[in-house]
Amino acid sequence: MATGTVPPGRPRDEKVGAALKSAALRLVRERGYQNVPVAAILKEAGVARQSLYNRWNTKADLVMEAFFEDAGTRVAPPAAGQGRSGRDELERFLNEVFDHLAAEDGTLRSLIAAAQSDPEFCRMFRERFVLPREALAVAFLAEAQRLGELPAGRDPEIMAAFLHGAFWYRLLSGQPLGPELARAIAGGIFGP
Amino acid sequence: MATGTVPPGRPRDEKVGAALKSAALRLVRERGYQNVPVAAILKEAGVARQSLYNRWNTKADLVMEAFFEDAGTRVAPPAAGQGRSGRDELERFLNEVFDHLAAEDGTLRSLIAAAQSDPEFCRMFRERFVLPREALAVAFLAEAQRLGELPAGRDPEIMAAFLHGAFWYRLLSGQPLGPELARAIAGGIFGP
DNA sequence: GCATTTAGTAGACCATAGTCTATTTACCAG
DNA sequence: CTGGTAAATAGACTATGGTCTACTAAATGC
Repeated sequence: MATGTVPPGRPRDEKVGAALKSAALRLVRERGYQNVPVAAILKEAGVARQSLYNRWNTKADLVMEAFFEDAGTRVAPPAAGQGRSGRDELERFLNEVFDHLAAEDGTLRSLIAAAQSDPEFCRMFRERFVLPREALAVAFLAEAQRLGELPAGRDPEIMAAFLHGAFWYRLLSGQPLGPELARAIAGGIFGP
Repeated sequence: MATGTVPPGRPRDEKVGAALKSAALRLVRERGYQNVPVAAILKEAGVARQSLYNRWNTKADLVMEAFFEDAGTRVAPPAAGQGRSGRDELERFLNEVFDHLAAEDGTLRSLIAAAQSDPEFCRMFRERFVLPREALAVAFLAEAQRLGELPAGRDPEIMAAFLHGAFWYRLLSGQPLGPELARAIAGGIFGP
């Protein structure tokens, strides 16, 4: 199997990549994506420039990996039929997501921006961030439909796009994400 | 009135700004936002660097103004109660918008990206692009509601956010905008 | 030990957005 | 005509993302 094969040459030092990710994450959280030059990450990680570009193509690539690796599962996904109504469950979920995004303060916006000028980055962003979250939402909506909380005629896929789109739209056009929006979205999906 | 007062000093040459906007628009359409250095715009316009930064703060500012000034009214806004059903009218409108965006090939994406790192630009983008379009959609949905095509309980504001959000979301996560999406969105808003 | 291969380091280098300085030009008030 | 003010031009300068080159270090196979 592939695990037995060892590539020739000096092996990568795992600590180098780890130091880069951790430095990037810390600095970006402290100062914001735009205010962290690559040089600062390198200095903080104590690593040479080339070591970054051996592993990632751009600063945005590095930050995305650091960000998503860390983000792991900070927010409990919505689950239908757990005592709460689907509507309330969706509202809870959105409020948690909004809190999380507020704490990241612009990191996600920066990454979405970076994705607009780099197709490969955009693809990765979609695979690692967009699609998993969309799948969760679709599953939740389909389950709510099965439980009769949502009219059967609705298309869960497009409802999921409405859901995510509505808050991306607010986020990217510089509007605050707050409880009112969570309530409005939940109401718009499940009916008032 | 204020029109009588003339500011001191040499007056701005209207041709300079016009040349910049027209050069920016043409080059960005030809080559894409990322592939047009500021120097190229300056050379094409036959104008000095400072003349650009006298008028706009960034390249994105200039391109946005050129873009929106030109975009004017390329797409007929949706109008309820004109023979077509609200659903069909919305689908038509979305298809026109998507065609227009396809022709611009990434300009809007670039501008949204630029807005993420510049609050002032973001504000202007919101005022000059987002809000007018949102207002049109809200008016259309409210009218459809008045005509009984849309249940009275729905909130036109959040429906408009769903509508725009859904295609921003697709656009920014690198998915194609096509007739299927227009149909799905129209179906999601008006019911299948 | 020696050759080969790839990782890591150091630092020069390039392209580009945006700032700053010096000089000239166009308009107004007196 | 002169002085003041701001626009236009030319071009140096800075900051930064990303590339390239030269050298050193750590692994493998002989």
